[in-house]
Amino acid sequence: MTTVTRFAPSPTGLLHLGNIRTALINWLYARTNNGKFILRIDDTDLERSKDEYISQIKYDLDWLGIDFDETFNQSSRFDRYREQFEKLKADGRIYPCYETSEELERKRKLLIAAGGKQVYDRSAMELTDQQKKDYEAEGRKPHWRFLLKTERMKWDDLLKGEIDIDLTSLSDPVLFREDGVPLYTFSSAVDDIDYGITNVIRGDDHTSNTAVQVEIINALDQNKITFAHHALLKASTGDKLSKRDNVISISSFREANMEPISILSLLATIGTSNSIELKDNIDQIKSEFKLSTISTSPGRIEIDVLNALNKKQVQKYNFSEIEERLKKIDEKIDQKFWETIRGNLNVVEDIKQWTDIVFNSETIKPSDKDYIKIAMELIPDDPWNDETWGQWTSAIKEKTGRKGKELFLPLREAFTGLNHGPEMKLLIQLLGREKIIERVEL
RNA sequence: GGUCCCUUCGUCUAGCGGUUAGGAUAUCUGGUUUUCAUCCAGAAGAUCACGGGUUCGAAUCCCGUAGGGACCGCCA
Repeated sequence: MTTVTRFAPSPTGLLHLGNIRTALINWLYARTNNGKFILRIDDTDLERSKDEYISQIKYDLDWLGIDFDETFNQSSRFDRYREQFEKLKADGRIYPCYETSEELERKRKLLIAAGGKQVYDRSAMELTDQQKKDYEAEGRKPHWRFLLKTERMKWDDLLKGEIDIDLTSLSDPVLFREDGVPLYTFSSAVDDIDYGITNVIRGDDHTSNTAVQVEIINALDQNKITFAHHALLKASTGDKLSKRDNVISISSFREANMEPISILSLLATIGTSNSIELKDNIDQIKSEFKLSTISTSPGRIEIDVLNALNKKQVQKYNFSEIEERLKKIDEKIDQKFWETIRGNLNVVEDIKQWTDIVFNSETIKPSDKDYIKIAMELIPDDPWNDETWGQWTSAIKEKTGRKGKELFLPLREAFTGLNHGPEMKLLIQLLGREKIIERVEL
C-alpha cells in the first residue's frame, strides 16, 4: 500500500512555524516512504476562509520547497459530505439537535458552575417527533450530532505509543451545522477515507479529536489510518503559538529576508533528538529524516537559534549561488565585494549597509582629527593589494607610536563610520585610495 | 471540573534497572584574524520537577504531589 499523507491547513490565517513543521513532517514521511503528499485546504468554514490565505499557504510551501502531488479544497466536496451524511443518518448514527448556540453556551456555563462534566447531555435524543415538528414550525433548523458509542478508543500512535481515550468525557461532535455546512471533524474523516490517507501526522492538539474521528471513520468504513501525534511547539516565552502571532509567520520570516533553509533546518532539529545545525538543503533533511526522533514533549522556538542558522547560511553562500540576488540589491556588488563582506552579515540583504558605505559619497569628520591627518599623509600610492594595509599601518605606527586598538579603530571609524566590520586589509581595497581621500573630511 | 499528554545542562535532546548522566546549540577561556565574525583548542554548565515506594542498585519501574500543555466549540 502506498503511503499517503496530507497537510490540511484552514485558510483562516497565515502559516506559522508550528503549522509548517507539521507540513514538513508529513511531507518528509511521504517522500521517505515513496509515497504521496496531498495538500488539502480545509475551507468548509466559508466565512472565515479567505482566498488570500490559500495563495499565501501555497506560496509559503513553495518557497520552502515543500511540494505536493495533489491539492483540493474541501469546499468543492460538499456534495460528497452530504452523501456520507445521508449514510450516517440512514444508519442512525447522527441525531438532530435544535439548541441554539446561545442555549448551548448557557448549558455549558451551567455545567462548569456545577463542576461536572462539560459534555453535551444528549437531551436532543429525548425529543419527540412532535417537539421536533414544533421546532421546525418555529423556523428552527437542526444541526446534527454524531452519537459516540465507544467508551474507550484505543490506538497505537506512531509517536506517542498506546493511546487510550475515554470517549465519554467528550461531547457528541456536531457534524453538520444548522446551515448544512459540514464541520471539520466530519469532512476530514470523509476525505481521509476517500483519498486513501494512510498516515495522519498532526499536532498533539488533535489527540482526543482522533478518538472521535476514528469512530466516525469506522461508522463510514473501516479505519485503516495510522495516526501519529507530535508535541506542539511553544513560543520562546513558553506560551502557545498563535495563528495571529505574526512574528512567527512564515511570511514574516520571508520579509525579514530569512533563508528558507534556515527555517527548514530549525524545524528539522527543534523538538527532535537531531543535532542543531544548518542543513545543506531539503534533500539532506529528507535523507536524515526519522519519525522516531520527534519528541513527545513540547519544545520551544528560540529565534536566536534561527538567526544563528541563517547567519551560517549567509556566510556559506558562494558568490555564484546568489549573484543574481546581489545584483538586484546593487549592480556593483562583485565577487570580491561579497567575499569581503559576507562574514559580517546576518541576512543577505544587510549587505545594503555596506554598499552604502563603500559606494556612497558622504564624508566623515573624524573625531581624532590630528591622528587621521597623519594617517592620510602616509596613504600609500596605487595600486593597492593585500599588503597595502599592513604597510600603511606600520608607517602610521612608526610615526605616531600608537599600537593595537588605538592604532586601528580610529582608522576604521574614519573610513567607514563604524567600529566593526570586515577585515580592513580587504575593506580598504573595496573602498580604494580615491574614495578614502574623499571620505575623510579634515 | 473531566479526559489525554509532558517534565534530564540556558535551549533542543540521548538514556529503556548498574554510565564519570552522552551529544548538539548557546555561554566562557585560550589561539588565529592587529577589531568584530569565521576557524581551531579547551572549560564550565543537570541535586534527572518534588515526595514516597519496589530493588542489592532508579533519570529509568510503581504511586502520589506540583508545574506546564492539549482537548471537552454549530472553529480547524
